[in-house]
Amino acid sequence: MAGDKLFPFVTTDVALFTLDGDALRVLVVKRTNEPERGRWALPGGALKPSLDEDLAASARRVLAEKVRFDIPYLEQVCAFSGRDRDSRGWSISVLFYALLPKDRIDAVAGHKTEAIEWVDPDRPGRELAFDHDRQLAEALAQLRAKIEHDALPLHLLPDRFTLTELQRACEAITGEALDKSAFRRRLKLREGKEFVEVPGEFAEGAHRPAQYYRRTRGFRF
Amino acid sequence: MAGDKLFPFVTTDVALFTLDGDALRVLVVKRTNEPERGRWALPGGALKPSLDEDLAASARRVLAEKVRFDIPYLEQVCAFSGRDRDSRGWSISVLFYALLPKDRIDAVAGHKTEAIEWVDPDRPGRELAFDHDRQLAEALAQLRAKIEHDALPLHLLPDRFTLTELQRACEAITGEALDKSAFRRRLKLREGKEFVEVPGEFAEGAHRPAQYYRRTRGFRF
DNA sequence: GCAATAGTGTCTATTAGACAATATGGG
DNA sequence: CCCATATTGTCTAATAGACACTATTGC
Repeated sequence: MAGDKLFPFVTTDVALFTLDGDALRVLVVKRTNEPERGRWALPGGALKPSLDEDLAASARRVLAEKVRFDIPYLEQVCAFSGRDRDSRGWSISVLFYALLPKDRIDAVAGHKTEAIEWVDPDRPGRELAFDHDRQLAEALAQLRAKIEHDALPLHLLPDRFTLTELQRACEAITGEALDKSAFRRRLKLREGKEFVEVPGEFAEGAHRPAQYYRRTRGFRF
Repeated sequence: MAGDKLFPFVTTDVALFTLDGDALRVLVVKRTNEPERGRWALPGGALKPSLDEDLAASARRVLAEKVRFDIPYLEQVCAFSGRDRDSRGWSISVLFYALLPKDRIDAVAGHKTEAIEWVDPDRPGRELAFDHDRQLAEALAQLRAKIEHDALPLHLLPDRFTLTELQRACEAITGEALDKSAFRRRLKLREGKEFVEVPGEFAEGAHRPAQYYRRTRGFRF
């Protein structure tokens, strides 16, 4: 058995966030294997040292089983550990969060044998397996902390987006309404560095067309 | 051998910070065991699932071998991992940082067979073993990021301290000079919550005595 | 014109930085 | 009194929030 005496059992789990319309959502999957079979959990899986370059690669590999899209953004949150969090014995789970552009939400699907669901990260609506409720809370807290200070949720948006879409994305993450004018004022400072106008391209719609923007190459949070 | 196929080799490392006078310092130890014997490194050691409740407990146990003082503050930074970072094979190191009050700096000593040193975390002055240069940089970055927004370095100070000492500690961490007036103005908002005046107690000295303060019970960063 | 959304301008209360002024000890 | 440090006050420029205003489309 795995987590007996000398070595702990190591897994990676991923909180994959996206936007469903204007609402922030996180992916949960129904477990098809023991332990905790049939319960909902964050996607995750055992580290395979023979396959994985490092923990981040392990998380990407696990995620690739669910998502047909090369996840652009993956960030480590922290490690959870202990004797009791997994019935298989002393274990470590290294948690990551990842961001999926809203127009790629369909790239996520379960296998025939497993169910997936996008849920409100503040109220998953079900008790998650293992310590995944805590994990989710921690991932969400870090995502929010990050956006406060140095980040923009550009990775949740399509390749072309309007400033209003960007504002909605920020509001979805923080859960608070933002003032349009103040928001745009702040954006002016970052414009050119992390994203730029796409000259002459505008969103179609029933009302005044909105200027399109795009991420710049080499953009980082 | 350890990190072969199925299970990685797991260690914890600790960046232990303190103040030497007004300067921020971090503990490095000379390794007495293979691999990398004789090189300087952050203190660390192998996880022992039979002894350790979780990773934080493991870090505390490792640290207790060097420090005769119950470390009040220990925080996880992140995990480092991969096939090549440790010659023993596929490994994970979970990094923590800890804060030692400046008046307890003498509680740290090596065994007869090992040397210790307090070094400037910005310029350790020697190349550290494994990936500990990167680890140290990351720990320092997180310490600085934390102090920016929600933290005060109260854990680096003795039980009683003056506001000037607190300011010096903040400056030591950020590396930047702070304005006295603005600093105290900000402190007024936190006073009572995280620390309080000790009425009638003043620092002795050649000049005007300074009011002593102390941490409040149950204070958290 | 009207509704709806995009985008800009303005006013004000708050804040942060710079720096001056005052207070209090030891010699 | 002088010096060094503690502590407080003041001035000002920058900022953030609230909200009003203008612009542009489809109908």
